[in-house]
Amino acid sequence: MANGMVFHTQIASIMEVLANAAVGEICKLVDDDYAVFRLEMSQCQKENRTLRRKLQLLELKVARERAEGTMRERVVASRPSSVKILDRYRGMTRGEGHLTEGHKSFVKPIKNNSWRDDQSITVDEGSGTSTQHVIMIESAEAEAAGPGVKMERSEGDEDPQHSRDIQTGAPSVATEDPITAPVQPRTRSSITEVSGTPNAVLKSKTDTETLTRRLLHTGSDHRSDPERLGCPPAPSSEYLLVFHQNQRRVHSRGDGDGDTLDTGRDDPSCSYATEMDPGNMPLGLETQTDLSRGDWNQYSSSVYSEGCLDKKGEVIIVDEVTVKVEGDASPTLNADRHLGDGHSQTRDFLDYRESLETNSNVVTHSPIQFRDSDPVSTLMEPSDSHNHAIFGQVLNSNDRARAQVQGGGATSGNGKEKLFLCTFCNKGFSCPQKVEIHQRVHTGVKPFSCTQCHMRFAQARDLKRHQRVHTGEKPYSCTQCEKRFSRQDHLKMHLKVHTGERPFSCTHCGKTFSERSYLRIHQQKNHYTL
DNA sequence: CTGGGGACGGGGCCC
DNA sequence: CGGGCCCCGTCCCCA
Repeated sequence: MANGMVFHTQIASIMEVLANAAVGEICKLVDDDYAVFRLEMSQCQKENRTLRRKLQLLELKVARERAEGTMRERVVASRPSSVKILDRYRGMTRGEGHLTEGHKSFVKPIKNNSWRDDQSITVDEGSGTSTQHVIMIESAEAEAAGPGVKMERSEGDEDPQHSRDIQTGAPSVATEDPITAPVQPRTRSSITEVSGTPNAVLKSKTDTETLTRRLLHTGSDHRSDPERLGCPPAPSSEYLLVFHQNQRRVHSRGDGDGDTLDTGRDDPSCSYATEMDPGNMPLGLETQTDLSRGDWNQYSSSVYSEGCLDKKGEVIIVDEVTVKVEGDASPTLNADRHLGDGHSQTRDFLDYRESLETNSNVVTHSPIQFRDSDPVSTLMEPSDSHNHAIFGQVLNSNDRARAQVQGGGATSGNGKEKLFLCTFCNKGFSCPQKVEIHQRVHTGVKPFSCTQCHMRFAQARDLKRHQRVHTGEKPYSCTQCEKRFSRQDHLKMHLKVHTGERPFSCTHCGKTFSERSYLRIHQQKNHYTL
């Protein structure tokens, strides 16, 4: 009995050992097979990733070249943050990190997780590796059995099916606003949206955002501003070109405030709102500061009511320049006027102001100051056919500048009420006819032509005076000598030769001259210090 | 020969 | 319409 018992026990132990050995073998086989299977899966995944990586690389290359092109280069040079935003958004929208986590849970959770995070960080900081990042997402999508499957919740959960169930049951909050995406990085909503979004859509969105940001931030190339494009382009860009040159030449400050100025300039609405400010009008000379606000408001409203003027752009800049000129150069003008000084700077300023004035005139064409006369007839005068005459005047004389100073505003002068104001310089006149004649200064209209030469004149008296050149008539004779003159003012000037009158003296050397122009030339040649 | 200054003619424009 | 002023350009003289 005892032997039987011992034998039975031995057999049982043997059987147990054998069973354990069999279990071990089976487990080993299973483990080996599983390892092999996992290895094969990993290899397949790797190959798949590699292929998709290549594909995405090509796609991104093409897309970037097409959508961003040279603009990206410019933005990179000026505002690298724009590029960053684009890359960041692209990474976010493509499920940066989150989808890869899902991928991790399916294959190798821990290792892949850390690796994917690294990838995400790399992508976020630089655009160069964004393609890699994208590839990972695409792989995750394929492995997650189609778009819309979110894996981020499966972190720590190794059951893909479980993860899939969770994702499908969870409502996806799509955030389609590309701008908000960077603000809320690594949100599931963005991933959800992107995972099922074609690349083309994504690219278009990101590119649009980038373009918008570029326009907003750079402030350059305002002519391409869509809002600005809403208005028809200036029919004659020559005005604008010429004026810009003057602008740059005259006031060379605008360096420090370039940003703000540019911003304001680029904003059409803001520019219009401030440009027609009466206090900033191009005629801001001291003699014209007595304008009634009502008139200027009327002026402004008239400009606005005309709708989209062709020259709004010029108007903007004109006003901006005017503000600067008033602050910088007015003292020079006053000194010149009062002391008889004639520095070239002053002349530059006068010429500048002249050009500015003329340009603004051409630009605005506002008839509002005419209360009795027909505004249209007046405005039709400065047509394109007169542009040359206008610029000829600009280059020629300081007369308009002088007229600006001497003329004054509506209430200046001899006390006579001047209800008729010049549209261009706001100078007041007692009757519409005088306004019309005066405005020829601005428009360049010269209706009186000489029959014996090509000369044309704005006033009939000028033509009559000129015709003495042809007739040789010299009704004014000098009482001190035999000389005769066709004009009385010339005779008066000549009389200074006999009287020795030299009323104009140089403030630097004390030298005296009989004419102001002599003094000016003298100072330009010998005392050109300013 | 050159540059400064005077004389003069002419245009623009305001009063 | 004339007076007047300003400016510019040209010619001439002279140191």
